[in-house]
Amino acid sequence: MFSIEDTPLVRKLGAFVSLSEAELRVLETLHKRRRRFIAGPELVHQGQSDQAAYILASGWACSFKMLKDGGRQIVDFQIPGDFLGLRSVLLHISDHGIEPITDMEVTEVSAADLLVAFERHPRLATAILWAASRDEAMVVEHLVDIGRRHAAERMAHFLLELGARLNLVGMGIKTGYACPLTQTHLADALGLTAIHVNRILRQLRERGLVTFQSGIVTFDSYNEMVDFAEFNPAYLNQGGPLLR
Amino acid sequence: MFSIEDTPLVRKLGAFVSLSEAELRVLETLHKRRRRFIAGPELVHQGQSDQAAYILASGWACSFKMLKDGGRQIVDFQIPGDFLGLRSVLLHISDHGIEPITDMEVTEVSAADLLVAFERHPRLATAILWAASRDEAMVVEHLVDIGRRHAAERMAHFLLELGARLNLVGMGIKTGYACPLTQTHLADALGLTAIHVNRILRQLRERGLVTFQSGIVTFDSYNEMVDFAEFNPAYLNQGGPLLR
DNA sequence: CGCCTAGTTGAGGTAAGTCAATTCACGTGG
DNA sequence: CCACGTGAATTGACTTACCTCAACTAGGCG
Repeated sequence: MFSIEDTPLVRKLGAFVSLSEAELRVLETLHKRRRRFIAGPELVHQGQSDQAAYILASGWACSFKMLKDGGRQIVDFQIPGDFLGLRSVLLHISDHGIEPITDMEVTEVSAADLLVAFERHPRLATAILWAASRDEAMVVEHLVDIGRRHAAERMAHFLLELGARLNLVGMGIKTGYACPLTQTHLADALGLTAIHVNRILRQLRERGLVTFQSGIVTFDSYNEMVDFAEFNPAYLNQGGPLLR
Repeated sequence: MFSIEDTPLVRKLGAFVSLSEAELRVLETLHKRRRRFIAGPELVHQGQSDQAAYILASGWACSFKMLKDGGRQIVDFQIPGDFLGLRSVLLHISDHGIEPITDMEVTEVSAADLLVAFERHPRLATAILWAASRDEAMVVEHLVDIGRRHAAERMAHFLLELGARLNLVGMGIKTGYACPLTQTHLADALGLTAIHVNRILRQLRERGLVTFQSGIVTFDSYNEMVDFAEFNPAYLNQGGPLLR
């Protein structure tokens, strides 16, 4: 497969559909503005609907929901190549917030452009549908994590999934990866408290499974981890393009 | 909006996109076979990939994931008009099981036909993308439920969401609805044990919020329920078609 | 009648939460 | 250079929401 450009979006959609020259050119025009955000303050506020989605070019982000009592549930983390706020744009509701975890760079994709592109190039719609389905599969796996796994398995599964995703975009190796998340991020994602996250991480480290210290995740015993967490990455990567 | 037929699929997609005559005709041809399943034994086994998705015409089903230790996480429930196994078909993986909760009737939609329809009628792809996004929004809300709400709020939120969904397809009224789920179903969906579900239901009943007995859910105090569960149905229904 | 499944209730255990104190890393300004 | 402040990580003591085990009831159906 050859590509006239190698943007995160092209790489992502190319995994699902073999893109033609014409389709690649359309994708090129979709990348309107390039924007930067600094870590920390939230980018999109809950309830505020937005007319554009983003594709993450560099950095990490997370999308979350807040509750009245101050609790926060992180729905998922975005790494380079992932969509930000696609669902919000499609459904015209932004019912979640987005936080840049690190400084990050995004390219903006307007909702209107996307819909026009769909009309002219149906395969792009199919590709996006696939990408959205993969995202949903991750949320589903996340749901199983929180609903039916104990804290340690939950953490192990989460760290493995993140590693596998980073691998797919060339940001990790089998033995570990750099990870800018705080224990509070982990807690809000896994439905735990930061304190308990700390204890669980120590437990996993002492068991010789995985070490997460000073921003580095190291798999001390990858195979045992996979076994312990019942991790099956089938939902993350399908071999080649599903549509030729 | 007029329709040459009023199937669950047409009703569902019509909520997102105003369908043309030509598009309606294509949808008609998509409904291949009509099949029936009886309650109980599971329909699609975990790991077994299938070449067709279904649209539920009547009855209830649920999709779930099993864990090695025998635990089960129900991901969502399907009521008439909902897709069954769409994600599996798109991603060519069936990583979850499906259980008919009641006897049910479905219409089959083959993966190949769907992809062809997308090529010829891009708006259909857009419509399905929207429907899939709505499903994802429900899973996200489910995630928040399990991750950050206590058992009672979780249950209240779940019963309200289900009520709102049934309302949309004309199967419930504001004061309650018929519900064939067992306490075990509720437990597996909400990440609890059946025993605890029982206690929580009693608690909600004694607080005068909601009564779930012998297959009937009755909202004893709808507004207080909504407040108690922080229920906001914005993600379920968007006013009219998003694409004209 | 007897069996089976779903629901109900009690007693006691445990995973995870809460509250509180301490340490550590890192910037920033005096 | 050092004092200081701030946010993250760490650890301990105690509480609690939910689980486990176990017994019992109620309804449906051959």
